[in-house]
Amino acid sequence: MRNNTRNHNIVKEIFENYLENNQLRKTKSRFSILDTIYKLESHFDADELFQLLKKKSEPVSKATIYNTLEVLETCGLIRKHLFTKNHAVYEPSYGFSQHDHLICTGCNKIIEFCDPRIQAIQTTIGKLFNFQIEERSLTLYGTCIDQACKNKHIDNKQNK
Amino acid sequence: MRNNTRNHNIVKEIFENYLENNQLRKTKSRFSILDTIYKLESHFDADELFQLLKKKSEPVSKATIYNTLEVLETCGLIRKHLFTKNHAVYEPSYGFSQHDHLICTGCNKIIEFCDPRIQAIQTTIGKLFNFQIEERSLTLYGTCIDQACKNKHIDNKQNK
DNA sequence: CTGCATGCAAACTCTTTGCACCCGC
DNA sequence: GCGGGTGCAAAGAGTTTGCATGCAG
Repeated sequence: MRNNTRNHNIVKEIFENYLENNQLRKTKSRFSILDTIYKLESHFDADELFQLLKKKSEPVSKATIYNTLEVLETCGLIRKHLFTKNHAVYEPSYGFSQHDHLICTGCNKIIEFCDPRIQAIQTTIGKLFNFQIEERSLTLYGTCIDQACKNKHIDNKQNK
Repeated sequence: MRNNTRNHNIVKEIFENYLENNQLRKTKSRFSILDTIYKLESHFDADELFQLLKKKSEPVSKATIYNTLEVLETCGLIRKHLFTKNHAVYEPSYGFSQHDHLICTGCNKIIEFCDPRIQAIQTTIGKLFNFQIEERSLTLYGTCIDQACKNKHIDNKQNK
């Protein structure tokens, strides 16, 4: 359940407050971007966002896309992932429970999962090394059972 | 204890066998690269490797570096990490126990850690989604207590 | 001597930057 | 109107690729 009007409004409010408190301007582009992101069902990258906005006739330049994504990441409304090289993938993060990712190396499908034990590990390691842990990234890679997967359970270490 | 002559020899043998079995040539460059990597104490990137080889008067072009890193990754002798954007970091993987990473967002220090619970999570999630899990990446980000750290326990979500 | 491996430089991709113009405050 | 935000295009970094030459088998 990735979509939800109430969250959408709360998120907009959080963003507005953040912009105000940091002397950043409430521009049309910034809200177009936030809106588009929070209507998405899944992960997205900068270019998809660019294309979507163009299609909606609210075009925004790449420079602004990246600028806004950075602002949104800083205020915690989106999360950035580096699953594959040279290609950042983002996802909305407000109202979605913290989770990690399972990725099929065959078809690149991204599955989200939760396991409370991860939090325990995070706490243990933070204490052990006297670190204040701010973020984690846990990603499992494997092959899925999808019929359409190019790489059905066949061992193939290549295309990751 | 990241260094060890016995491992060094075994690794060389594994690599030779791999090359033979895959009709790949045993070139001087490939062995220079493997040697250099397995003499390193820590993580490295393509450019560091390039510089090291140049300094040792066994220069190898970037193209060959990347080519060989890919071969080594495929045969499981090194592991590739994407801790930060647009910048792959590698580490030798034979003879070093499986571990995960803790990274300081202030000074980029990389610390290795082990926690057996991660393996359990991996197994659970694999069963749950019927995935054959081949690899995982767990990285925790935070701020360290190093005196020299540019970012001593001060909240700073920026430079990741 | 055959053809994979290498070196070089150019191409590529994603992202960032410089600068003139625009618009929120 | 001031100063940050935007769009555009060009620059940048890391990595990949094309092609001629070199060397392993």
